[in-house]
Amino acid sequence: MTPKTYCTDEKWPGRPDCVHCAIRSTVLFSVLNEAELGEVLRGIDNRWHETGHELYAQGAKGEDIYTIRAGCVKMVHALDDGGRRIVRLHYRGDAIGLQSVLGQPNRNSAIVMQKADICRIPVSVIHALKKRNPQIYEQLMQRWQASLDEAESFITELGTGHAETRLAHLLLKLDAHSERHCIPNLLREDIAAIIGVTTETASRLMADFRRRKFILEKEDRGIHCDRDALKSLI
Amino acid sequence: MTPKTYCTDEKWPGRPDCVHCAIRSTVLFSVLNEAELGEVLRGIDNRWHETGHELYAQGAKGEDIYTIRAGCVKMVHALDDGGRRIVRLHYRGDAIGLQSVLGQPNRNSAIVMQKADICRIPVSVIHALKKRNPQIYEQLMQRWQASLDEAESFITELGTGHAETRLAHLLLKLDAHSERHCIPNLLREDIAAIIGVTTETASRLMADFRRRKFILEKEDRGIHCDRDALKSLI
DNA sequence: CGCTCGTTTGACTCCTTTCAATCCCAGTGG
DNA sequence: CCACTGGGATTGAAAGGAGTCAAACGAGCG
Repeated sequence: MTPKTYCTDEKWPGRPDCVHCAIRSTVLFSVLNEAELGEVLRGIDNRWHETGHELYAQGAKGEDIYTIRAGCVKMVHALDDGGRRIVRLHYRGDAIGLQSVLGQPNRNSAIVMQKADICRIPVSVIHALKKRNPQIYEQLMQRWQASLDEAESFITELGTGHAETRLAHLLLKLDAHSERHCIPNLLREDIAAIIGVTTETASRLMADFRRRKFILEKEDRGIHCDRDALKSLI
Repeated sequence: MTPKTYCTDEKWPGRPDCVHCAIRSTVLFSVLNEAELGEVLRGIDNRWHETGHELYAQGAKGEDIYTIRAGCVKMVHALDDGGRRIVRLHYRGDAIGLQSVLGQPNRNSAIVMQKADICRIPVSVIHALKKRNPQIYEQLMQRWQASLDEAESFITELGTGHAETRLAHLLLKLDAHSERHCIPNLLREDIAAIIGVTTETASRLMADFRRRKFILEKEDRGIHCDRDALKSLI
């Protein structure tokens, strides 16, 4: 096995995606000595995860936070009646699992929705860093606020109005976070859990959007949106 | 005018309600000297506000955060189409306006829903404190997570299922946060903006709940809930 | 090829909205 | 003291959107 390189190392292959990382700037300006720095970075794990992979489960207590370098993660909340709602989506640059920093159990399960490149950072690393580098708090607060904004947009944009309008909002949101304006072809069940309708309604709407040419399904299972058409529905 | 007393002062009349304050424990263990402490506390303002009072407006940049000592505050989001949704409710012990700490504009308007006792704390005080007392960050993160939990419960409990179920959830939530199990008699328009239905539907449901004796309206404009009956609807 | 799993579609039901009218109560002014 | 008035609450009737239940369809896979 080749010697492991870390995100602060120039030679690390994934370096360019570190730009949005919650702890990177902190680590860069670290006052830690070399031994401490190595100890911190050793705990960090970076890898790709396939669609469907569960990063953590609702109800459990997490020991890590996660930074998303690419891809998309859904926050799924299981309901008492057996149903489920997706309460947030997270994309490149977001940090999830922050409740673990406070020692609180996970309110939702975090599941990869689109193949994702993710850094796992032990909470102990955060605690170690914050003693010497209080600026990590600023990063954490930014991420907390971003999660709050996303959750609120799920209420105002994806939880309000007719089903058709909500779906248009969802597609535009995904498009805005996508690269090359190619969004993943979601499961109808996920769409339903996001905009709060039944799977059948989600399917009907998507089929309808396709017929009206608001969306174009590509060979590679991606979707291209007619943004202007979708905006006209809102 | 009698000399102003502060929340750290034993003689301050509102002292008992400080227990949940975001900055109180921080100030108590302050490493600030007396002059600095006085400077910090001078900026803090505490007073009662009537129902309908707007603490801050959507779109504006705030200079303060607010700690709720009693009462209830609604976070109102105005929609493009002229409608409005209430995305969160905040009660005793909550801190709101945290986005101002990050210099971000308000995503919502904060409006008093039930006569409330509120401390206004300038962001400059937070910035001054955090240099010397990093433990204030822990308090802020706790409050951010609490806001996130509340927003998510609006999606999962108040934004999912039939209107009747949602209203039951809302009443139970208000009841849990109320003292002596007496909740305020909300405007039908507010109920509608919370559970995402029309004002008429909210009115119909409330009238129906009253007839079925799930709620009892008291002389003093308060409401008493039959919690078991409401729980059976969920 | 037969299976499974997800998608699509149909028919019917039911809940919620829409548009309107009426009611109720508190505050106002004659 | 009582009619007047305005804002919120209530109620009705009709229309429409989403849910429910069920069946057919299609792609991927052992």
